[in-house]
Amino acid sequence: MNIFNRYRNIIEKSVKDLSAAGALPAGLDVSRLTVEPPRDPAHGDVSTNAAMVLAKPAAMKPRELAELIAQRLREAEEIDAVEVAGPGFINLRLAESVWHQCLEAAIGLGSSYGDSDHGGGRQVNVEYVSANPTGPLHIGHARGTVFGDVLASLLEKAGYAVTREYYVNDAGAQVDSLARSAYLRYREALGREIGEIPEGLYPGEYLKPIGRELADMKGDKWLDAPETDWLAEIRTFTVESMMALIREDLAALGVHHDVFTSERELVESGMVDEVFKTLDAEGHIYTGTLEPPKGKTPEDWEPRPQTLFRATEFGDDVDRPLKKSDGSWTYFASDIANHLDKFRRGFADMIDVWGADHAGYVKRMQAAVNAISGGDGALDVKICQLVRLTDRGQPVKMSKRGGSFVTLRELVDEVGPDIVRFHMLTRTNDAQMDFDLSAVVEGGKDNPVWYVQYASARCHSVRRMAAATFPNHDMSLSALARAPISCLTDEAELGLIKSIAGWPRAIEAAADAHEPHRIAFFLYDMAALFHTLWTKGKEDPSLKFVIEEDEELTMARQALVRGVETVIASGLGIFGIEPVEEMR
RNA sequence: GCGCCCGUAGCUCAGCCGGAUAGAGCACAGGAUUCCUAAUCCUGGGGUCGCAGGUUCGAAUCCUGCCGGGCGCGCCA
Repeated sequence: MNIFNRYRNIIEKSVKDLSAAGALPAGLDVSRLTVEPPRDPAHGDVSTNAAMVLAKPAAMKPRELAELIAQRLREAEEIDAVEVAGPGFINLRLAESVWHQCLEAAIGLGSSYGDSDHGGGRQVNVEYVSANPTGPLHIGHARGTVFGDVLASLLEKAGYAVTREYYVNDAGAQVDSLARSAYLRYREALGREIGEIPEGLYPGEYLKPIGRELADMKGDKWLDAPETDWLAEIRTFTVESMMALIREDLAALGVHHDVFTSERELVESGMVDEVFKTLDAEGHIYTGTLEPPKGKTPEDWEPRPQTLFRATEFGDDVDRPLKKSDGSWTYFASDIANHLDKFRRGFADMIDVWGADHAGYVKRMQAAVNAISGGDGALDVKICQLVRLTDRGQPVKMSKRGGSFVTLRELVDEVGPDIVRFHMLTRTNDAQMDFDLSAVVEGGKDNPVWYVQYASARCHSVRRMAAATFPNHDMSLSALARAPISCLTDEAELGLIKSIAGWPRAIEAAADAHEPHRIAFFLYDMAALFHTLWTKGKEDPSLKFVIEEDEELTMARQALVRGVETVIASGLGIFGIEPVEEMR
């Protein structure tokens, strides 16, 4: 339960009551009204801009209106003080009992604390990774992979029905090159001299086992056969093998998709033709010639009539080609089919997670979704900017030969999945970031994962200490929910409780914005509050979590500690990370 | 040339669909440890929020134009 929603209701009701009483006009629009914690805690617990937003339509001065609303609010229960401040803010100071109830509710819920029905069970499709099945995942895929997976978890937590999807680009020319590369390895496995892998094919070592498998299965059947004999079969086999490899890499990172959609199947099923016919029937397709891009004309540019989608009618900058010169579909054409397929499967809300190099593709895809869904589908594209891999501040060379980090798997093996998963989200997705191999595994408060885990470890340490001091006391969550938490009145204690109480709101806000990194910052901030309270107990022994002479107070503080634990576990759960009980 | 992203303290970055004196970490200076993990905590200095306009009760946040950096720009995916 997001506590700020409760006060939003109370404030809106006050406004309605004033309207009913004739003090304000009827039917005021409250959609721009905000109810949130003020930036400065000295201003109170809850702040609203109601008076400033409604002043104009009510034809009143903001502060006068604020005072009118404030008078109503003063009659509400569990509000200790109502102040009008600044240009017309109304600040509420809540009774301590409100916060105590929040803590009680949090530990009562345990790991499900923060779960929300905010999304109302609406279906959301999150498509991420979608790397070409031409080799193992590399470092450049790491950020989008983690981002998509954690965003999906976040949306689930916020009450959406989420499907994790991977679009397999198994139809274009690249998978033909892949098949030819595998064929060379097949010949190699049978003792033929293949020399250097030609330009345009895939030279990676990972295709050697594929070649051997093909040799084992087929013998010399294709050794001197023409391409038409083997291409399709080797392509299918190799793509499947690559997808198996990619799934293993993803599993090592803790990532599992629900649906893998094949581009080839979309094409073969006629979905792309259908998209074309539909768009054509609605007049969104024509044959025309595009202008060459200014400033960077390709060397082999020649004007050529193409089959174009009128993307400009839906907000794009230029119209986009649907067919290649050989008559086959462009990637864009089949990706439209992909999104139509998703839309038809019930996903009006779609999210795609792409790398920065695909940013120029966003508008056309959104235009297409608009066109094929009649405006009923919404596509949000989250672009993950580049990650620069460093080690002690020095850039790590990504050469394929040097044995340095090239693959996602190597990164995961080096620093562990938890660190990759958390650290990739310590920055907004649309800003570039550095990932420093040595810094991310070091302890210290500048390492967010470590700092949050340290708070978790301290929670468990206190828990162990309390159990040793009061061995006969029931400290189960249900017992602690009945602890006398009203005796937690120190400012630092209340601050921590308020942070715990703010967790559901943080989930909803992060989910609405499609910004999982906010969860990382929330956890870091709460860990800081906890570490501060810990140290206060060192300076003032009466604030220690375990007080030998006061069993009741100790239980109340155990409840607080379990509240912190609950939020950390709940939050790390979104990242797919287990909280630690000890630092070793 | 065009599009997208970024520009906030010396450095790395937050800033919640506009809100009240702009926040953290690192670095720097000082301080807290017979006491639940000091890998922590506290105090301090340090900012024309790239620049210039605009929108309004109010702008780091929204709009426009510049400047600087990154990514991308027909028949690749």
